[in-house]
Amino acid sequence: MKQLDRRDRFFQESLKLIHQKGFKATTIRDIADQLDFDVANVYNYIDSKESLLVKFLFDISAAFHQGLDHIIESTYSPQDKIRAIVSLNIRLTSQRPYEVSLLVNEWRNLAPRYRSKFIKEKRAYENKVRCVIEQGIKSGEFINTNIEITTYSVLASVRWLFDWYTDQSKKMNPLDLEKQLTSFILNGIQC
Amino acid sequence: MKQLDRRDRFFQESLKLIHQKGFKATTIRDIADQLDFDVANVYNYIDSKESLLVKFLFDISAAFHQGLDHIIESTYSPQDKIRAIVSLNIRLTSQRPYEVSLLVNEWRNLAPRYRSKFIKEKRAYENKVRCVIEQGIKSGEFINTNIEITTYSVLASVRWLFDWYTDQSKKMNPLDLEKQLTSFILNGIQC
DNA sequence: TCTTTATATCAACAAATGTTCATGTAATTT
DNA sequence: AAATTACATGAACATTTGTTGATATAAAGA
Repeated sequence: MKQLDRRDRFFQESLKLIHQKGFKATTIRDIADQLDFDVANVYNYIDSKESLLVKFLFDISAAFHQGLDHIIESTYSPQDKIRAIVSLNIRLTSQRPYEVSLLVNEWRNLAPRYRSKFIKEKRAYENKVRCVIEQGIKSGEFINTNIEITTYSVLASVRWLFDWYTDQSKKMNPLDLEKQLTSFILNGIQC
Repeated sequence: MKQLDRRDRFFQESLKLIHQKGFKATTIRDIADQLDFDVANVYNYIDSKESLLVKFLFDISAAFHQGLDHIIESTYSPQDKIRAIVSLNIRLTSQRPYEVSLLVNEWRNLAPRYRSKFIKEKRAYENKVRCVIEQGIKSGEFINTNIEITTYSVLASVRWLFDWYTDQSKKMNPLDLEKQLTSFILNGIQC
């Protein structure tokens, strides 16, 4: 029991450190210091520094894919799918803000092998969102504009959330947040 | 004359390398190799590795501030100011895509001294944009919602542009791009 | 032409960094 | 109680990395 606590704490603190300092700038010694134990002990929890990043990134990436797949397979209208995508992003980001932060900022630091794998997952995610938008255009719900720009815009509209949730000072009812973000994406800021 | 070519080439290639590999992952030896000269020669152009990042970041940051200040001091309506902000972002990002990439991705790698200075500039920029949105709400042009969320959303809507412009495969008429992005921010994707 | 400036090289250093080995102790499981 | 697993430590390693000093050549300006 206490072991699991130790283990959990190790990954939690490592994650927070990597979020704060960046993956490259976080050394094994930083992690050991933070947990107040010896450098070598770190390697009782992980095989290598990179495996830490790999674990965090592909875990959270899978969570996003899983959530998005449920939405896509649903019978929701494109409009409601967008709503659901916003909701998914808010939920995952509020629950696991530091991992989402790595997802946005640290994937560039993966070694080539994992990096290309990650980029494929990233592209796949973007393509799934693109499909939702295409559906909406075909059904006449969404404006008929350049799909790529629209996809980038929609994705960007939720990508900053980790900034909101890793900054303690900002709290807000998740449902209100969802309502406003969805409103922004669907209707913009103009009256 | 040839000296200036050399110098320009040094900064250009350094910038591209830092964009590609990230600042921490780019070593002085990487830069020297890329330019096909000795490691020590790098220090004929710069004082330290960090000064490279500092130069790039604060230069491009100043360009954004200068552009934004002109917009704010103008007599444009809030709506047209948003238009102009989109236009500014497209212009600067298309002209200096790699520097904008660093602006988004690499400022975290500044040493504390410069990092806090940079964050102040970043916050100042965000506040200026927030003011434009507040004006729009007061004048009744923009929806009366949570200003912070709206500001983040608007900023996010143009932040991905560097991704578009550092990927050669994507070309588009800047005026069309501006029109569509402005349309997204003002009216969203819904019909 | 002479002097200064820009560009280039070689060698070397001190510090930082990821990782391993051998070994020990505490906790869990059987 | 014994055996296995989890957690911990100290010392050491081979590389990598930013930086410097001494020095040489080519170009530009006086």
